[in-house]
Order: sequence, then structure tokens, then C-alpha cells
Amino acid sequence: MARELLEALDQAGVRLTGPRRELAALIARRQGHFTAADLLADAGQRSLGIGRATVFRLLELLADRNLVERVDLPDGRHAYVPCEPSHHHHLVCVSCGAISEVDDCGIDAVTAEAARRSGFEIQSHRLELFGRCPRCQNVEPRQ
Amino acid sequence: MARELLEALDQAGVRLTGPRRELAALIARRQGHFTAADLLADAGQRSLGIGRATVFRLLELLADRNLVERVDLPDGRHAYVPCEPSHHHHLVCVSCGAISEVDDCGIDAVTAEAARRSGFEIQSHRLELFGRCPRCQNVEPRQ
DNA sequence: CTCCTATTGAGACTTAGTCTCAACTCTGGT
DNA sequence: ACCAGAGTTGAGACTAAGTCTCAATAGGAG
Repeated sequence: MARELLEALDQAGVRLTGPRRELAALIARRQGHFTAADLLADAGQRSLGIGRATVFRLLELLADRNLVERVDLPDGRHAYVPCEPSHHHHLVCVSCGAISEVDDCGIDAVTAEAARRSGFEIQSHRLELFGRCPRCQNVEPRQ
Repeated sequence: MARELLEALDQAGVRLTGPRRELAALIARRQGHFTAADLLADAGQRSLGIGRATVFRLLELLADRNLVERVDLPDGRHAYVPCEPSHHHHLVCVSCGAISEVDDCGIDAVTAEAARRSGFEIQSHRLELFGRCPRCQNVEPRQ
């Protein structure tokens, strides 16, 4: 998975530097969503001397290429999710942070309808679903 | 419109203080979305001595009561939109910032389908649509 | 009018993210 | 292998967003 990130960066013509390899590995070993601060902490813990700016720069690179997506959590924080580069949406587990991807099942009809009613010319949309993943439902049913 | 905000706060049992009245008026005169910083700047310009904390506290109060909704702009900034307390979604004009509300036309089917496929128990969702409002389309067609 | 409590402003503090710049390191050409 | 130069890096200053504390203030119930 770190491999895929690096390959995609390589193809995009950016250099595969040490810090980028290390960060790609850290991202790959993360389950679910993570924040820039998480990554920074990971790097700090293993005393890789990786600067704050480098983390944000890599996340921006990855986000531009849709290898990672920015998700706004309900509490207002920003998180990142590694994901497929095709357009889709995320299900976020509010208990454990697990992420699941869902494709566009029917959203387009909704946006088209909204456009018709409002007269807007819709360019993009963002759908985020929050709930509990199957595993968390089992651990503590009907929270 | 400022009136409505104040009435709602009154009913919620919070005090109708000077700063709250002033801020409600500032919110009311805003078109479309605004950020906390906008509000702060408005207040500063009119030399109302309103503290940063007060602005955030009021926005939180209003958001809790769904009188204002937090919207995450595509560029990552947080904005607020005054709106109806019922559940709905927003169309945001990326040119002028105008906001239009759309109700739930068909989203529920989408979330239900996503839940079925993923096994998640969905608690809430957030849909934001970005595009250009009818007025901006006329001003500068096919941007 | 009074008193109690919610609320306030100031400013310190925290967190998120950006910017600058000199130093470094990939990588393609030789 | 080596070199050169362009892309990248880390440190830390800086900005913006938001939270917290606390003494002072002001609603509003009685």
C-alpha cells in the first residue's frame, strides 16, 4: 500500500525522497482516518526528523492526486483518509474511526434534482456519512 | 431575522445580552455564508467591543440549536450559514458565497443503500453541494 | 431594587497550517 | 561513478482559528 502511494507519486514526476518514503509507510500502517498531527506524532515517536511542513506538503500532494482525501469530522477537525483515486464517498465510524468507501449509488440523481430546483450549476459535492461500523456495533450494541 | 435568532435564544433560556443582540443583527445583515473572522471584523469595524470568545460562544449556541450551520468550504475553511432548524443541506455558490437550502430530496435512499452495502449503522450525514448560483452564471457565463 | 448567576472581554494559550530560506539530496546527463 | 542544478527538506517564525481562564459586569427573577 505504501508501494502504491510511492508509485503514484513517481508517475506524477515528483522525487521519491527519504521523508516521502517514510511518510508513505506511516500512512500505510494507519487504520482508518488520521490527522496531520497523528502523522507528525508517528514520525516524532520514531525520531525520524521530519518537519511539520513536509507532512503538510506530502498530504497536499496526495490529496491533489486523490490518493488521500480530506474528511471533515463532525467535531470540526480535519482528517485524511487513504483511498482509491476514483470519485466516491466515505463512511466514517464515529467509535473507532474506521473508514469504508461507497461509490456513487444514486447521489447524482439527488444533485441533479437540487440543481433543477435551485438553478445552481453544480460543480462538485461532498457527502460524508457518520455512524458505527459492524465491528463496533457488535462490541457494544445499541450505544 | 435577527428577531428570530433572539427569540429562539430566549426560548432556550439563555440571556438576551447586549453583545448577543448586536451579533444577531450582524448575522442577519450578512448574505450567504460567513466565517467567525468575518463577524469579528464586522464587530470591530463598528467598534463594538466584542471579544473573540463571545463570537465563538454565540456561534456554538446557535449551531447547537440548528439556527446556524457549519459548512466546510472546499478550501478547508469553516463557514457558518444562518438557516432553518430542520434537517437539510446547502448549495454554496463558489463565486459569491450565496447559499441556498435544499431539502432531503432522495438522500435517504442513498444512505440506506450505503448502510446496506457496508453494514454500517448510519447516524448522520453531511451533504454539501458547490457550484455557481443563477446570478453568477449570468454575470460571467461558463467560467 | 437586589442579588445571584450567566455572561462578558482581555489576553494567554493551543492547534492547524503556511512561508521562508539556507542546506541538502535526488536524478538525468555525461 | 560523477556532477550539476532543480526539487525538496527541516527549523522555526509566522498567521489564523479556536479555546480557556478569570475578574468584572449586567440580565432578569423575585
